[in-house]
Amino acid sequence: MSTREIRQTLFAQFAVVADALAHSSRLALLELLAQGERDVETLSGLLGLSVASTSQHLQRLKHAGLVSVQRHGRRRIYRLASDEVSALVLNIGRVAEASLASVEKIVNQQLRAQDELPPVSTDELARLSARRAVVIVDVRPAEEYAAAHLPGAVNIPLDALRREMSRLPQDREIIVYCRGPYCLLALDAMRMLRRHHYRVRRLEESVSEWRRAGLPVEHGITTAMTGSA
Amino acid sequence: MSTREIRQTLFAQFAVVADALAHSSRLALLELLAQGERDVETLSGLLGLSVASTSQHLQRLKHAGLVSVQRHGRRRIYRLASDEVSALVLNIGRVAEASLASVEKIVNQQLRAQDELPPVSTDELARLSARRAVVIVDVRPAEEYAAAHLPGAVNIPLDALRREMSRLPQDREIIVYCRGPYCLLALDAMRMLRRHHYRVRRLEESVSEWRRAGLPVEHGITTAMTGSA
DNA sequence: TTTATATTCAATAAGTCTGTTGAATGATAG
DNA sequence: CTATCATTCAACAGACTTATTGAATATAAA
Repeated sequence: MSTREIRQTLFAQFAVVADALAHSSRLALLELLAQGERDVETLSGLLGLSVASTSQHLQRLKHAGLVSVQRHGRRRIYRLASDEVSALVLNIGRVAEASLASVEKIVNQQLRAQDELPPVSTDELARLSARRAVVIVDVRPAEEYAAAHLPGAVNIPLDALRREMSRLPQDREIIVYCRGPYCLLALDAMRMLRRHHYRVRRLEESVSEWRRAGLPVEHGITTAMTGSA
Repeated sequence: MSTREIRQTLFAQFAVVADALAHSSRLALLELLAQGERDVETLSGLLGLSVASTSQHLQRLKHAGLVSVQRHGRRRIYRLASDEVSALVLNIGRVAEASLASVEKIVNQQLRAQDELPPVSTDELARLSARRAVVIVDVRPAEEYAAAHLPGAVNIPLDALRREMSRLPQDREIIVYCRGPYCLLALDAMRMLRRHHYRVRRLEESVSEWRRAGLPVEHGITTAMTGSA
């Protein structure tokens, strides 16, 4: 096999992966699955796609080795094949943001315009947190929270927020965060809390950036509401 | 704009990037461009594609913001828009290798079977290099070598190898390396040197892995042949 | 000028991808 | 053992992609 043939074959396989990523619905599915495993119907509901279409996209993702399925009664539960996959989606996002002016525009105008208040940086949060001036809320699903979260953050997944909102104090500022710049959970949480007259801002970065900044993270489950647990 | 609409718009833009990556020839073009800027004809020759086809693929990549062009006489010189782009291609490769059994097979059978001798690990190379037992040859283009290279490595880009081969001693083992697991330059170099009766092995990893292992790297230009310059 | 050359453009035919149907599986519940 | 429900499958039309032509641009050399 010549170098050229090897290259061909190898890149043809890489293209299988890239092909699987090359559709907005499939990227959205991967982003949802990064938040936790889900069955077909739930996914189709969340994205507003037909069940058949959702199923077909999921099968394409599976064929490319990006997700795996497990039967559970008459449901099939899809999940990401590995964490590398969601890192890859983020990587594409970063390149798109750097390369396509249109993405930056959306990110700035839409994501950022939602905040009348500017998002909080890791630095600023570190200071606020040290003074116990704020309550930090991690709106990701429980498994992700358990894997790693900001010190003192309480976990209230978006699904549970309406129900558990009353646990949050009205007299301190709330800082919400989720998975990073393209994770829209924090935005939804912010909207919901503001409607109930909480003072809320959102952390701009994610746990991985927090960690990359050399700041400590916690593991496991915390239930206390007081701050640096 | 609702969260769902933002998601849609954002992921549609991400899909533009993924779409551009979703073809083996375009991935191969990016890999070549990662080695240095090139004009259309050269690229078409290296990949064995028609000029028209190459041009169209390059325009697609440009449209997705992954490469940029610059006119130079009647040629157009294409180059990667940023280093992020080649990181993204590597990222896809890593996911493909993890997710698709067929890729691992190719990597093992083809890339690795070329070596009758197993490739050298960073650890082993560090030992060999300390004893000045080997000559290390970096076969990447000069700019990449200048940016960072292994201590004591000489730079002989693949293009120049046939011409400059005589600078290499016949009585010491040669270790070649290039950009990482999917870089085929080192393989070509190894074949060529073996045809001329050199003892050659190839480093399994790349400069970035070397650095990640906590080992030192050198910058700038080295011309000496003796080892730890 | 005219000629050569590198690249792009435009048109085409063959192939691939998508979303939508409605029917087929296959597991559970009654 | 029948009904129900979640999912997949199969088939189709409409839209994109791709490689291949040969013609069109636009720069440089003669």
